[in-house]
Amino acid sequence: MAYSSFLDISLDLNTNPFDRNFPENFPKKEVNVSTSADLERKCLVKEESANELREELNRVNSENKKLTEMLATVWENYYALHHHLEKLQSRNSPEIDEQPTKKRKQDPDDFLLGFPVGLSSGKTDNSSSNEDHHHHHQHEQKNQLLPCKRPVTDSFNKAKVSTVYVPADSTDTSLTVKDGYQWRKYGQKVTRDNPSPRAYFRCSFAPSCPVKKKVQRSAEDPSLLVATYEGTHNHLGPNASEGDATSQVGTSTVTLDLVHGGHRLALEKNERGTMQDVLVQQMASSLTKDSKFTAALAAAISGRLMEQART
DNA sequence: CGTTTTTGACCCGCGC
DNA sequence: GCGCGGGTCAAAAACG
Repeated sequence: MAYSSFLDISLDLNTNPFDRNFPENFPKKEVNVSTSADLERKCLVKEESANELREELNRVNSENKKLTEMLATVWENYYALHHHLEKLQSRNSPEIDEQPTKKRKQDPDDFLLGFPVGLSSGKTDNSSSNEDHHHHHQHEQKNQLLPCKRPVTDSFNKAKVSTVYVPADSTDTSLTVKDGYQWRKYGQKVTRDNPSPRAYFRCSFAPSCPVKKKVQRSAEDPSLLVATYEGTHNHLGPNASEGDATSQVGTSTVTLDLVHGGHRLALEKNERGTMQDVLVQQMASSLTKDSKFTAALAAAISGRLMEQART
């Protein structure tokens, strides 16, 4: 998908355009002293253009502020929704009976950092593992029972297993789910109630990283891949060159690539912090998936650009 | 030549 | 105890 990029706009949401890069925004022209009238005219022109630039800067500044507010609102909504979802999940979880069954030996090092729930949110179009078909539920339940003893019904820690649904070309037989991490396949099995095989992956950082994942095409909807993650990465995610639904810790760059009608817009925001960071990433990727939002944003920005080009 | 994938064998828990 | 099924191992093959 090599879209040519006609436009590349970086929107700095940490709005303060006056403190950096500012001098470069003004055209620094070498002014040769000539006649005083000439000089006066040049000064006037310069002042005019400076005023124009200042106006534009103010416009961009207020636009940045608006976008920031918008982002904050979206964040709030997202957070509320996320919170609600967690509540619902924790309310449902006691129904999943907690048998102390353990099929196989446990992972030697049991990292209980809690898997970012939202891994699902970024990658999928319908990512709610709750409202799922019966068949799946049974299947997953069986799978999810194996690694966790599930001592209490809390929703945030010890949630080692998460499921991700990824839309995939039904002709594509490679059971790969791009999530930014690197995996090594260690097995493949044909399972009973699903015509397509299940692939088993370990994080390439194994054995130091205990994370495993299983990928299998959904039995009901062959256009969906079901990825089941077990455990938590104990290392930084790789720079997510092939996916952006990772849970990276620390400084990160969230890149929203909005491809719309040949216009490619990049929105970058640097942020520090872990939970915030993850949330921002999740939000970014969900927004990216939202065609309405991307279309609206692209239209708004390109409209603004056209308007500015005209003036 | 080192790394990854493939694939049949093996292991283990579970139900009968 | 036995068979079934899911998960893992590991030798061989494939790959870069």
